[in-house]
Amino acid sequence: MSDKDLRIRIKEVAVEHFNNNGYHGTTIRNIAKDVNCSLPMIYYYFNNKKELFDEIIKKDYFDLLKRQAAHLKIDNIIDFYTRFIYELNSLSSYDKRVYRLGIKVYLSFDGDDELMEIMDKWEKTIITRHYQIIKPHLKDMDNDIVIVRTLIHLLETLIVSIIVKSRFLSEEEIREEISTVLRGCE
Amino acid sequence: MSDKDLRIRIKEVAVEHFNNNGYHGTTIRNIAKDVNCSLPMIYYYFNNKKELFDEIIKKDYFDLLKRQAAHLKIDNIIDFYTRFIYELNSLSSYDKRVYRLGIKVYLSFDGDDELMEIMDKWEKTIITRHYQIIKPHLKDMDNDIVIVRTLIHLLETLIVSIIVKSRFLSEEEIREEISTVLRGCE
DNA sequence: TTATAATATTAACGAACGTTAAATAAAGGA
DNA sequence: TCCTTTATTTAACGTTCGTTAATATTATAA
Repeated sequence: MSDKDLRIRIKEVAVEHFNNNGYHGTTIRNIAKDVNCSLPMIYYYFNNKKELFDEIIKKDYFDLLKRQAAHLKIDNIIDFYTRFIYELNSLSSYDKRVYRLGIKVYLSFDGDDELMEIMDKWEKTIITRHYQIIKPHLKDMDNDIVIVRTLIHLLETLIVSIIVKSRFLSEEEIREEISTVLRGCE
Repeated sequence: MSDKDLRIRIKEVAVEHFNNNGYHGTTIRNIAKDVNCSLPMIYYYFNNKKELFDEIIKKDYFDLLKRQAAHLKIDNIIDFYTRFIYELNSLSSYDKRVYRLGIKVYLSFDGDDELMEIMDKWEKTIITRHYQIIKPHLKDMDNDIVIVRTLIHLLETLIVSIIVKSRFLSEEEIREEISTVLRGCE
């Protein structure tokens, strides 16, 4: 019917609906209407509503996180985190929606227990990974653990600002806030 | 039927269901079942599902925010914010659920446009109020605006940790992180 | 060209939803 | 006591939901 693969278009519309109306507020009929296909076509490509939701989180969301974490090189630590956050601004609108939906599940505002458990596991790897990134760049302070924890907390809010609240953050204001926490470090 | 006012018990159960399952995932029947009353009793005390949801946000949530903001005295600025966050730990479970639901609406993960607009207005008063609290305690630094913004961002994440993720944060770790951002200030 | 597989649609199923009408029970003042 | 108000229930309404059966169309390969 269209040039774009129907399966992909279904997911694009689905992630928008799940974001705007939540899992229970999203109906297969409304997705089909916006995709401009008949209702059973959703069931042709996805077994049921839940598997459609799960594929977006389990596949697309975690793929996005891995992609995002992989492609950055570390030289200056402030530059590193500034770019890490700043580049969220220029994610595709599909990726932003997937990210937003993932955060929603992460905060257990949507999804089920199984998905939340997966999120918890990932969160733990994030913390240790960031710790290994930051630690060598800190002068041996006695409170380095606190600085790392504070930075991670700041990063979380910046991510929420861009992804969840759809705000644009300039490279400068990101750098300023990260520098405030890392003040005194290399 | 019970010693506690039925209307209050309905709201207690409702806020739990709205939190766990979202607005659309919550059903009047399930609320009635957990309250142990018949279904139409919900409609005896509340006009409809939406007004039940709205009362929790418009009344209980904003009452909670005002209560929380009003009762603290400012002496030392780090003490002030440490207590401000730490006392979230000891909110009643009902207040915590109301707070969580409010954050859900604030992040536009639930609720409707009208409620989000109310949230946006409140957010703006929060920022200027915090600015006035902090500013006199800052030595005249050229980057005081950045520090205030960074602190507010940190506070947001701490609130989310306690209220949304249901984590307990000790007074010490709260103070450490706030001090990290306010490092160098009185 | 024709058989087979992939893609799509129409129509309908039972279940669950929000909501309400009508009737009953309990409470409180006259 | 009786009457009026408040509190509560049973039963049902119309609608929408997720899902599927049955059928049609289109593409593909022999």
